[in-house]
Amino acid sequence: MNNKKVTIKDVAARAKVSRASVSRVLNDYPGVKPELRERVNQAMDELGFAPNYFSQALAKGRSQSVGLMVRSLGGFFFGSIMCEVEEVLTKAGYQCMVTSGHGTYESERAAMEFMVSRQCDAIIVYSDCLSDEEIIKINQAGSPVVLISRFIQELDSQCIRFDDTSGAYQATKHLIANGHSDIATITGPLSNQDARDRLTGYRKALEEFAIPYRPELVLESNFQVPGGKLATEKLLAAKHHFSAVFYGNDEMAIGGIQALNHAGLSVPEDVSVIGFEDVPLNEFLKPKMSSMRIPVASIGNLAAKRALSLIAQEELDLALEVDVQLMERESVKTI
Amino acid sequence: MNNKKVTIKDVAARAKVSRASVSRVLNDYPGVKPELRERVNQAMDELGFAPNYFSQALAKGRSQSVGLMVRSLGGFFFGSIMCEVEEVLTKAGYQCMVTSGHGTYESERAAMEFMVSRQCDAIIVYSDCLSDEEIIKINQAGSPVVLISRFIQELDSQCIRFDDTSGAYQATKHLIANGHSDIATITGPLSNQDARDRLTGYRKALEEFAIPYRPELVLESNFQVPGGKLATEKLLAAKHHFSAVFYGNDEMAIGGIQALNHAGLSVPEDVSVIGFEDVPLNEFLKPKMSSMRIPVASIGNLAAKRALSLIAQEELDLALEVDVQLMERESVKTI
DNA sequence: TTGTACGCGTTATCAG
DNA sequence: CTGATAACGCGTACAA
Repeated sequence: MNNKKVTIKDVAARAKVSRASVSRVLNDYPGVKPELRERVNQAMDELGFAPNYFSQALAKGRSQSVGLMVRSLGGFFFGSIMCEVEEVLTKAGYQCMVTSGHGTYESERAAMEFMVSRQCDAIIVYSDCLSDEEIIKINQAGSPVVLISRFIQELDSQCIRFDDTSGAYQATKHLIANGHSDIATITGPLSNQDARDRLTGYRKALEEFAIPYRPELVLESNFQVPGGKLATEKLLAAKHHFSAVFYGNDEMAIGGIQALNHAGLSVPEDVSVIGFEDVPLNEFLKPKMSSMRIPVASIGNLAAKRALSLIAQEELDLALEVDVQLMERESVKTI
Repeated sequence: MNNKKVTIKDVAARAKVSRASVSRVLNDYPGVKPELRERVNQAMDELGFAPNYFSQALAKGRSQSVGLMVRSLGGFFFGSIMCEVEEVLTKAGYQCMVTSGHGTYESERAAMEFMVSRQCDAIIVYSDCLSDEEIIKINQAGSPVVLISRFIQELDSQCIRFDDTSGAYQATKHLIANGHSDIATITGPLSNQDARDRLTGYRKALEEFAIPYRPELVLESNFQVPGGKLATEKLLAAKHHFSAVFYGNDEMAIGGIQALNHAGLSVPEDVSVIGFEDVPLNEFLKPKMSSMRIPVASIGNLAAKRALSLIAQEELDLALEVDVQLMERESVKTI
């Protein structure tokens, strides 16, 4: 194949100007004679010229791209965030490079190194494992970082927050308000910050209403449907009484409901269930599942906007905290 | 911040060798004296040197990364593919750069240009809108392309295929085998190839069993839950009789079931439903939904492996076609 | 307004 | 086995 990459030099020759001039029209510099500009443009078209990205990046030290690290490339939560981030970024002329941290330290570290090495003009991060220091260091090293669902004092204005703890607290309180006191909870992997926070919120609510915390009613799972099912089966097998369960996310709740049904228990008649995150599907389940809504789209939107403002080095006057909200539906019964 | 990026030059000075030698140990070239190698490595460590990615890419014309274009960053189908592709790629020392084609021509074109400009060593593509010619051209221009769910004769060995048409045919046939003949279908956007193929399969089955094709029983929707609901409501409003509906994917089927229920119809007693793709959730719905399973993980796996083999320029002796499989559950009733 | 010449950080070629 | 030095393709002070 005729793989003679056409370069700025070829264009210059064709248009009978210097390479510098070509570069100028390429980056539309102010003072260039229209006539010359026209000639160069024409030459570009005729030769089918496209600037070499690496050369550009190397020469000016910016990549016109922002990185996005999520925990997983699959699933509703991160899927929604990716969609939103990608949309506003592309609209702004930036490209979005997505990587997965897999929730492990090595992976997160590698992903960050990757994005830094590509000189992402900014990096949006959902990190479970990286230390504050590491993140701060990266931020200072030239790639401004936007944190999702994590707060670091020094990076105050670069953190998009929503309160897992408070959300879990509200969820549990909702259960309590409906007369429940034997409340179980299935958490995500406690190595994840969000899972821990949600557990904390659960405990806080219990505490506030003077309900003793019973470790036998809390099981750790993995934020996924089959995991939720398994954990619920274990819970059932243990034969401790409970009238409600708060699931660390909706996926697990869905699995849990199935396990409950299998055991001949129906929701919400026999046991009440509340989830977390509020996947769109909740509306379509039977019974419709109550959950805490995390405004994922807003989060993605804010994160991307903040990244952009960081690049432009302008202040952004936006509230960086979003609220989680109780969505009452049919899976919680008053007793 | 002390942003003096340390370069190969600094390392060379520190180790008292030439830049060329540093480069050699960096790319572990065969003939380098261990003693010198050691000295350079030490200098690198002391200086905290990390090679500049753009320089490397510029100099050697390869980027050590492969691109992946999907239709959407969200949703189960593409989420699973992304996960799988990313996993095998990272394991092989490649980085994966994900972009979204949004199912529109402009977007797909831009995404491809992006990946080409980054000199992806290979590109994995799920494309709805690009023409065969465009794809072939990109493939020849130096970035080998792997197609997912699309067949182009000239790129025969680079197409990971599964048969949408045959899958839809099987699904419809399954309905027919269960005694149904008034079968509606809700399709995805017919601008998408897969949606069209699934419709074709539906028609083929009808034809085979001499059931007349009734346009009033086919509605176009958008592959999403609310869309499926809406379309089903329209179908209901039209008052044509049907005893079963084949949904172009599970998401729409889930929305559809809700609409059915709202209208006082229960599944499968009053109307049978079958979906497509087989999201893991199907197991957990009530009733458990029958569907055609597309082995998404295998697809991602194959695509990535093929991309790798293309880069290495070695033949890959793998079957590039995967089967979709009927998962019979509870949403189809024999009448 | 336009051209010259050098720098960006690496790799590749070719002597030595 | 190692060291100069020329690419790689583009941006940009500086000069004209």
